[in-house]
Amino acid sequence: MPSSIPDIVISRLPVYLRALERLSQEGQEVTSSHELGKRLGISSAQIRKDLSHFGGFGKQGTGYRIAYLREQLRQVLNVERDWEVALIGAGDLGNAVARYRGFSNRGFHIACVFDSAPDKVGKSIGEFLILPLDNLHTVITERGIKIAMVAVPAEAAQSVADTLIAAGVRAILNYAPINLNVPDNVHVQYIDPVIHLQRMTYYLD
Amino acid sequence: MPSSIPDIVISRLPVYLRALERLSQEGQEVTSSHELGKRLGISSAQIRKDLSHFGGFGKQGTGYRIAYLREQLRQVLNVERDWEVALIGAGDLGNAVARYRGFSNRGFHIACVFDSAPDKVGKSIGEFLILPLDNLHTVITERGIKIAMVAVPAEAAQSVADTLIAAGVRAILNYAPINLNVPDNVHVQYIDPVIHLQRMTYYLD
DNA sequence: TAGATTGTTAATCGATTAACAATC
DNA sequence: TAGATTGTTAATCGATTAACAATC
Repeated sequence: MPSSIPDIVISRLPVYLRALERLSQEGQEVTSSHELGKRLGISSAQIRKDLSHFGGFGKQGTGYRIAYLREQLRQVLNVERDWEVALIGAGDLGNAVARYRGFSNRGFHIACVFDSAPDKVGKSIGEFLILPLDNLHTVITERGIKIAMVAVPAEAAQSVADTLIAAGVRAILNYAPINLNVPDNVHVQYIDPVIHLQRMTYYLD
Repeated sequence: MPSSIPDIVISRLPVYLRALERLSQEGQEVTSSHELGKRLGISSAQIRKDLSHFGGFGKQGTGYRIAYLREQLRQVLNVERDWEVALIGAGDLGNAVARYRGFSNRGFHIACVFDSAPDKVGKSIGEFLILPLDNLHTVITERGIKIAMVAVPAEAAQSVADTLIAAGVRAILNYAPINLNVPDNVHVQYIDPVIHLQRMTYYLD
């Protein structure tokens, strides 16, 4: 039986996990679907329903033990291990991503950085040596890297994605402002700040 | 009658707009719901349905004139004008956002940058002078700024959001890894790369 | 015990898809 | 004309919510 759990449920779990980590950090030990829902602007029923796809993590009358639920969600999401992530593009955007401090302790770390520009190759971003795109296939295959972040210009993104997929990458976080066409077994997520801004201006006068 | 158009429809329009701008850049003048859907991985029926909420933009038999549809979507999304955006936070993340070249020509530009750290205030990020948080209310009120991007640590984000809202901001793009509680008339969008990565690891082995 | 909260079922609500007449 | 594609209606599908028995 292939996972029959709706995509949209999976997409909410990381948000729950983040909230639990925050609560935990604030020193709280137990929470309820009601409290969590209030924090997240989601109904308590939806939270209980989502969680119930994976088992009964709570106790009637008392709610959820935060540490326990957090561990369970980490397992479900497959982020108990630490994933190596390749970063493609060492321009302004790639630089920012490479320097971002928020990956550690949440299941990810950057393993290598690539760029096509000969004048960038050999230089460093922080702790990372910039490698030439020609090495991409070899490095990614040898290290068995499955996740990549794409921070190249829109024009180059599809071709970079194709190369990544050929090298075995199965998950792409795309910062380039363009839609990628990928096979069914490859997952793509998009980050484009302008898209997010444009989703709000509709409601402004 | 208040807008009865579903949120989820609005959220797809910027993606359509981006695709149209790309097609236009590639020199194409006409497209169809079928072609657009194939590019975006969306059914043609959904695209036609979404667009039909706002009027008939196409022609039977021939499809949509790209330049025309693009203009119409810009009008619908309210991005024909250029919006001033305030940026709060001049750390690593704020720096990256301030230097991001992707805002121009898509309806937005950064108007001012704030930080609470006294040693940062008065310095510059690129073309922007960093202003003290104490000036936030005054500057935002006087300039009538309605949109802000928050790039401060998680601990500070809620309080910054409250201040922004008190100053009249109605749309917040939040880069801090935390959920914000805001009134109903304020819109929030979130960018947290780790959330996006965690949405994909579930599907990896 | 009384109060609280879960997990789950059934009902409701809303979104997507299929299909096709209209028409370019 | 014949072929293509829209805009829209109705059917399907799926997600959210309400409600409550179970139970801590």
